[in-house]
Amino acid sequence: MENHTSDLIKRNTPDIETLYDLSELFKVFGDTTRIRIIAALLDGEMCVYHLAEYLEMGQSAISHQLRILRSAGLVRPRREGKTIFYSLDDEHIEMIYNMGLAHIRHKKGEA
Amino acid sequence: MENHTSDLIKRNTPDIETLYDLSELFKVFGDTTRIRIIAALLDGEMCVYHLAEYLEMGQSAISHQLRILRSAGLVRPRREGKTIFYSLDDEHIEMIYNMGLAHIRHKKGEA
DNA sequence: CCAATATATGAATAACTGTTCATATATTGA
DNA sequence: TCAATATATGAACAGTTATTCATATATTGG
Repeated sequence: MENHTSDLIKRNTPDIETLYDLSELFKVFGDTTRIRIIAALLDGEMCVYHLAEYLEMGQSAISHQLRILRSAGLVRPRREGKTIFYSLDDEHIEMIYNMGLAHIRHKKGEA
Repeated sequence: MENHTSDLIKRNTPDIETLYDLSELFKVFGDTTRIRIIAALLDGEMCVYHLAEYLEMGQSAISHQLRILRSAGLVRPRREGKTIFYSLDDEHIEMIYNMGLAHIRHKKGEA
């Protein structure tokens, strides 16, 4: 037992730090509330109050999750008077989301 | 405050149960050990012992994480004598992985 | 400036998660 | 069948996380 892999093709595996960042990114997607927020924002920007209403959750819970999404750079706030509208930060997010969705639909299809 | 979103385009948002499944999927990607296992398996199948050695972690910890990956359908075992080789289950996994990687590299690039 | 509204934040708590340790199961060779 | 090897599993523990509650901050209209 000397080789870890077939030694034919060697991909350059990201360093451990990058993989850590990657897991941190997916962690943000890995929560029901946050993924529901992301799904809601795919339709366009929404304010905190309406997100809370739409998801039938407390305003505080939504704010806390928005902060996590904001820190991760997935979501961006826009202030308009007292109201703050949140929107998705870039198109990558939708692609990751759709990729995940495709996977579970694929799995469900073959089950 | 009556409308949650601009009412121009309406995407059909997945039901809450699907979004739950989606978050569960991303949760599996959202752990350093598991993403490192996935990254390792992108190069081809590997046995538990070598994964543990490669990641410099205990065999038990790897086995536990492999069980989670297996339950999620991301990884598939193949027995060969005493040894069990694991490999990625399908190509979707690599796509999700690459999408995430592209995102953090994009973010790092603009930072 | 004051009251009302919208959002953010800190502390507390309950639930969950990942690792370790010990042990069980499974396979092979002798 | 027995010892050795490879992997899996259960319990326990420490660390993390999401929600709730109370309260703070920020903005606007009067």
